[in-house]
Amino acid sequence: MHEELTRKGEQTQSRIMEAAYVLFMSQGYHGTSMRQIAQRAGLTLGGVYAHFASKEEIWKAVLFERHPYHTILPVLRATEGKTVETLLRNAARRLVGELEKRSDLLHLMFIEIVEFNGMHLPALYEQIAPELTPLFDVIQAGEGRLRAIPPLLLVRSFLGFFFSYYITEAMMPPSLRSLMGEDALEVFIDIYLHGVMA
Amino acid sequence: MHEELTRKGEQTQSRIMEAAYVLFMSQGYHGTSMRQIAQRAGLTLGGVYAHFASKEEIWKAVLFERHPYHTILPVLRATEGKTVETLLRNAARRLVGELEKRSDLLHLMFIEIVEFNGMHLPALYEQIAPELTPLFDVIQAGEGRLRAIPPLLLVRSFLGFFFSYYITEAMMPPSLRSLMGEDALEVFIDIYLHGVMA
DNA sequence: AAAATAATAACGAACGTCCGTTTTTTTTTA
DNA sequence: TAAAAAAAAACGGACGTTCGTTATTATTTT
Repeated sequence: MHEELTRKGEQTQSRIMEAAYVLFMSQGYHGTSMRQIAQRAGLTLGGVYAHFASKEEIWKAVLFERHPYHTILPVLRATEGKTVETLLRNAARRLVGELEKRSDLLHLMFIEIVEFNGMHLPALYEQIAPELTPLFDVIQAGEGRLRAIPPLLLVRSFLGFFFSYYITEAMMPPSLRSLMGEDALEVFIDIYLHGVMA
Repeated sequence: MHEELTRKGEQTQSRIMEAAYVLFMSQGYHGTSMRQIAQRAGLTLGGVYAHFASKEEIWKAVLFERHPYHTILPVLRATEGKTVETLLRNAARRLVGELEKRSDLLHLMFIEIVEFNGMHLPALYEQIAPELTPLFDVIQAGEGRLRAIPPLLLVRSFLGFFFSYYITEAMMPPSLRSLMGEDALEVFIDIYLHGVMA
C-alpha cells in the first residue's frame, strides 16, 4: 500500500530525460548539445554525466520510454465496439484524441530514422512485439466482415493510415491546410474503411 | 558562386550537391560536416565555399532540386487509364516503380521536418503549387465514380497513402517485415481504393 | 545516539577534436 | 595574362567527454 521512495537520483534522471525530450523534439539529436540539456535540467554538464554515460544513452532512454507505442497500444487495446467498423472507427477517433495532446510523438520516430537510420528500432520492436499480437484479436473481435488481409499487414496499414494523416498535415503549409476543410480526419477514416471509390 | 558559371563550375557544383545528398540521406544534416561533403566531392573545404555560401545553402539547393515532387508530379501527370480506378492503380504502381529507384526520397522531407522544423517548406510549396492543381483534373478524368471528396483532400490522401506504405516499411525492422508477405503494396493499394471493410 | 564510513550527487574546469567559415596562396582555364 | 577554380592554412568557437573534487545522504560501527 505504500509507494517506494523515489530517490533523488531518479528524480534528477527523469528531469534530464524531460529536458532532453523537449530539446530533441525541437532541434533534433545532433542539433541539441549536452550543455543545453544540462542547463534545461538545472544541472551542470558534469552532473548529467553522473546519470547517463553518454548522449546516445539519453536518446535511447527517451526513445524507449516515450515512443508512440506506449500511447498507441493501450488505446487500441481498450477500444470497444460491436462491429468491426465501429471498432476501427472508435479506435481511430480515440487515437486522435490521445495523439492530439502529444502531437509530436511521431517526431520521435522521425528523429530515430533520420539521425540514427533506425538503428535502435529492432531493440524497440523486440520489446513491444509481445504487445502487438493481442491487437489482432481486438480488431477481429467485432461483428462484420473484414477483407482477407494478413493480420500483421492489417495492423501495419492501420498505423500507416494514422501516419499518413499526421505526416501530410505536418508537410502541408498552413496556407494549403486551410483549403482542406475542417473534418479532414473523418474523410481519412472513411477512406481507410471504404476506400476512395464510390 | 556569385560569378558567372562556366561549364566546369557547374559540374563541380552538381558534384557537391550529389555528395551532400548522399551524406545528408545517411547521416542527416547536422550529422554531416562540410569536410565530408568536400572530400566526397573530391574537393577541399575552401573549394566548396567557392560554390556555396554556406552549409544551409547546400541543403536548400538539394531540397529544392531533389524533393519528391519532382519525381511524383510528372509520374502522376503522365498516368493513363480509362476508369478512375485503373487510373489510380496505375498511378500508384508507376509511382512505386519510380520511388523504388530512389526509395530514400521521402527521407528529404523527414530531414527537413526533423532538423529544420519545416522552415523551408512554405517556399517549396509556393514553387510547386501551380503544378498541383492540374492533378485534380487527371484524377477525375477517368470514367467511374469517386467518393465526394474535396479535390485537395483527395490529393493529400493519395500522397498520404504512399507515405504510409514507405514509412511503415522504414519503421518495421527486417524481422517483422518478412512476416508480412511479398505483395504488401498491392494490399495497400486495395485498401486505399476499397477500404479494409469487405 | 554519536561517530565513522561509505555511497551518491553535483560541481567546475579542462581535454582534444571537430565544427562552419574566412583568408591567403597556388593552379588551371580561357 | 587576367579571371575563375581549387588548394592550403588558419580562425574562433562549440562539441562530447573526462577529470579531480566537494557537498550531501545513507549506512555501518561504536
